[in-house]
Amino acid sequence: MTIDFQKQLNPAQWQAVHSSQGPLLVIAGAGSGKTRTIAYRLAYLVRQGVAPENILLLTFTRKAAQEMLHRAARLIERELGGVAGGTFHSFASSVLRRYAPALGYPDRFTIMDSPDMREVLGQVRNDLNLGKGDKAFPKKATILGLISKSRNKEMDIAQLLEQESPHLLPYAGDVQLIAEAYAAFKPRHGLMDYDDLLYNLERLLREREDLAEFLRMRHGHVMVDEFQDTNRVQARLVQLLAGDGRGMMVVGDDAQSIYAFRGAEVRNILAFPKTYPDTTIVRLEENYRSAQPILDLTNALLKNATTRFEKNLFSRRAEGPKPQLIHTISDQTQAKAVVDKILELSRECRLRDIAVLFRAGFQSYPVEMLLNRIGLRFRKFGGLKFTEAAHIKDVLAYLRLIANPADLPAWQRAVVHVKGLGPKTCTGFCKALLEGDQKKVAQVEKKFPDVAAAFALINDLRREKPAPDAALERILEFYRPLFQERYPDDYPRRQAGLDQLLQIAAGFEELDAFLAELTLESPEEGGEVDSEQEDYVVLSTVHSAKGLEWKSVLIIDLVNGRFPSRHALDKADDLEEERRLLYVACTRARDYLGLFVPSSVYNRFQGGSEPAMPSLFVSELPLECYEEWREDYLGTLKPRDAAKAGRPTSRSPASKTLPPPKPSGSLPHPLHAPKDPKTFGYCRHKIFGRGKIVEFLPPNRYRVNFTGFGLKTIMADFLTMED
DNA sequence: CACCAATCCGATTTA
DNA sequence: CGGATTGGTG
Repeated sequence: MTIDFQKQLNPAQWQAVHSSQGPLLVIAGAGSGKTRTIAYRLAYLVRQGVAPENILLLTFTRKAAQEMLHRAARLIERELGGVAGGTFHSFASSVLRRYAPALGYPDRFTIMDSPDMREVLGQVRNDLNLGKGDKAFPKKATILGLISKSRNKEMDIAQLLEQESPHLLPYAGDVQLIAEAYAAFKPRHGLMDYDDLLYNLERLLREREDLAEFLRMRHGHVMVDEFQDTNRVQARLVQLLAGDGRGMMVVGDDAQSIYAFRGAEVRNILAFPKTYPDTTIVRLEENYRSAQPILDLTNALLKNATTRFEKNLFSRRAEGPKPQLIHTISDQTQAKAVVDKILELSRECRLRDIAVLFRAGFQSYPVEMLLNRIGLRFRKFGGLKFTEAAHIKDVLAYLRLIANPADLPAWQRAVVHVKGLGPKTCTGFCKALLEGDQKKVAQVEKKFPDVAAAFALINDLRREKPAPDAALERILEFYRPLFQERYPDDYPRRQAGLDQLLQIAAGFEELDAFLAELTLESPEEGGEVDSEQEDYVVLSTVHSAKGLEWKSVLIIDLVNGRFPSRHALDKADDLEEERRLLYVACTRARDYLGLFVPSSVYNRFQGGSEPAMPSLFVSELPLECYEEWREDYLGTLKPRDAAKAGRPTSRSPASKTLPPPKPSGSLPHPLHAPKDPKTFGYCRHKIFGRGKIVEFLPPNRYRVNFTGFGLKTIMADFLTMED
């Protein structure tokens, strides 16, 4: 049997599968058969007599874990239900559920999603009376982002602001106060946010050595996928769970690190051999996915990275078509070109072999509209979440209150439809409940009979402890009249969502597990019903496309400000992450890669449309990497030279403002801080072009006035001197 | 004071 | 399409 395994794998993969002496680090390049290797290792371990219960498989999404387990099960013709698998967060949630009181929490806790977190943050900000009437005061989402990032990077708020958003420095004190109040609020109300799951698990494992030891015994084999995207606390958790590292395997690819924005540390993977000196390193570099021309392009993309990766993927696959670079006049005509391309490609394959990828959720709207118009089915990943739809949140709020009556955001949700009752009264009610102030509770109940009814139902259900689906049925009964009143025109459509929710609930025995699962791994709208037969084009953000692959991949909006995102334009590290993001996007393609560059994009200022420059990542690519097409003013695509001959390209704003061709790679002269302001001269920026330096901002930033872009503050290592 | 409706602005990426 | 903010009403 062992022989079979070896035969079906290449030597590196085989080593990754059977090596079991000590810590194992697998550097798995894009498309190098990583999923397959992990699946084989799972199968191999079980064949060697390891009990599935002894394996812990930590992945980035539940789907990834399931895929690996499914493949492994097929290999050895045996179910692997006993393997503990899932995301760090879901694993943490399942351990913490049993030990919440040890952490100073009520015996049950609720996991908040982003809207809940916003709600709570708004609450504490109001309590502190901060930010009222100050337009520049950071928004809730911004503050939450800062809190999370400061925790994940384990850095002061002030320090973080100094490094990343100096313009918010004046608010450092206020943000710090809010962060503290927010942190104190959560345990009081039995709430955890995503970060709490990780930090509380770490705290628990450190405080309860017996539990840590138990988990180490139980999970003798710890496997971690996408290790390059773990942050510091995750790395420490792995360390706590894996002990001396025997039986541990971590898998990742430094070139595919795309979660620095939430505190991921590539260092975790780079320094792994130092942390565990007896590490065996295996490199999977042979690519089984993409045709060579696609790899040529992705290799070129990485060649221009400032921190070089030792990556040179090679493919055994036969030659395929060159990637296409397609210039369109606007993002509107881009949508048309994309749909035309989908139709052309779909003559040869199923729709689900085709994916359209983009940087941010909203960028696919024009394509979605066109697809709807011509009646082509599609499915969008990484956009709005199923559980974030208003009606779903409504009913979930009641369920949450059964588990945790102190859940303030759930109360807010449950009573918004009660006339005359707003957030203030609700907060008061919740507080009264929490403090056991019966008088106040009765008072509110008397004034608002609807609240009394809801509360009675919740109390009944808490006493009766029905299964999740039964509880949901009761709640739906109660909710139905409100529901039909609230969504008079489209409640049939929303009903389908509620039915789907019931279906999911039926798969759970415990309410807490059901709720945790929904917040941690929200299902896709439409459900998984007969998804095998259904055919649809996939639309996805690049982040959500991680780990997946398609025969054909179309990437849209490859212009500066969109991809790379405008938020990354003046931060060197962020820009590098955008580059890796594009690398991830391109390496999803097996046979065909289409890169779409609109010459203008919609922008609500500037009266609709705004000229756009091709993404610097694309401009840097050697010409021989791709085949270039350009849309003419009649809307037809022509090979580039023909288009040029037909009409002068000067009409295209893109070609006019492009920075002059420059050898790719490192910047010629690093800019040094001039001692005398008078020596300020001109400089050049990769994206904004030439500009006049007007001010030096110690320690390492400049104010620069760029033609056409105005004043910008830029990091010094991002500029080159001009004579 | 607390709630509600209208309005305007503005859009990363995720567990 | 959402949210935050604002001004009007009970």
